[in-house]
Amino acid sequence: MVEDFVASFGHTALGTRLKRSGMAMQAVAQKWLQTQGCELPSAQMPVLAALHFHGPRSTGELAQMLVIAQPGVSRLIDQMEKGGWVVSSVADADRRVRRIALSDTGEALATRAAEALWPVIDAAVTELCGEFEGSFIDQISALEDRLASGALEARLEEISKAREQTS
Amino acid sequence: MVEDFVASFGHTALGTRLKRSGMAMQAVAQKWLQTQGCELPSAQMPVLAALHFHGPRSTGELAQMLVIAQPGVSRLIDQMEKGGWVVSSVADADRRVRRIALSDTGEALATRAAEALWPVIDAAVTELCGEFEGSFIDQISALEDRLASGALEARLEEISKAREQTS
DNA sequence: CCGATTTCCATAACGTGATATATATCTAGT
DNA sequence: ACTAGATATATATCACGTTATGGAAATCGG
Repeated sequence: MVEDFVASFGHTALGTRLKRSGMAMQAVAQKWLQTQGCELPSAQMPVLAALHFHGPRSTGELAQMLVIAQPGVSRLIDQMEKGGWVVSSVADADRRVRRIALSDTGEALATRAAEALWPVIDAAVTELCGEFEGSFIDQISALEDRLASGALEARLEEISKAREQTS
Repeated sequence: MVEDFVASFGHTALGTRLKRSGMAMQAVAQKWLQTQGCELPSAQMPVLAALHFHGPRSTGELAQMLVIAQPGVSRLIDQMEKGGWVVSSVADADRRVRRIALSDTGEALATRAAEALWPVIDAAVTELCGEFEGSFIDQISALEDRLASGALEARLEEISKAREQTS
């Protein structure tokens, strides 16, 4: 029996593999955070960190910073507000915008995480990747840049056209 | 304004970044496939490929091959059967197992994809990653292995313990 | 041979990403 | 000042992964 067909499928399924590995890492990190008494759902962690390091932000700004779609941020903020981690208010200048800030509870958790939790995750993941040739992080960054610039679409188009002509 | 806070967060958010990049790649691939007249949802593509290259399989075998949970396979097969891409039947030897095979339509699509679509994606993604130092695919494979073996949990535990003692 | 256990699959509930559309508000042009 | 368009957010719905749970079928032990 083939143990992992997707992995045997060359570069074609690389997207699936990246997604899968990313989810696995998140799951492990979240489980460990729970053992450390951190009950925040993993999806809300980036919001906590962003607000901690950069101060209050609007929904749209958070969406841009976290590179997730705006409705997702909207839902996250609702959940976090119910959980008591953030408080939101209508902005003075523009009543369409919602200004989101950490609550005292949220700030306390973020401070603790920044001191004692995130550094541990960072160190563990660094070790996990550290022995690879080159810098794995740099490669991911490069991949992100290329994807964002539409390089994959362009290559698909090129290669597709080239093959049509030879056939 | 910070453009991508997650990417600035070092290794802590690597899982999020991998997941995000993987999803982006899948989205690009799927969009291109659609322009080529391939309407199969991207999630169903690995099933199609697995059945094409390895022949009929059971639900459980597919889950193992594709490294997704069994209920996910169950739902995928239902969708693909409704779409006419696969046919399923009760196995002769064991009436609990469901034997899933490609339909004629499914086999035709798979054959065409194997000849004209997947190779293009493979080439495009290879080019996208080709210039990196080392082999990106090998690094992903190594990461997958380490994750599967519980290496991340172990490192978190270690580092966490070490930090407790020094504090 | 019968009852307990194991195996395979389906269903349900949930988490978290996406898109599409509606609503509220602001801004600019006449 | 009024209206048209742009912008910020909320809501609804879908896609696709997970875990938990239960039923049907096979297998194992006395």
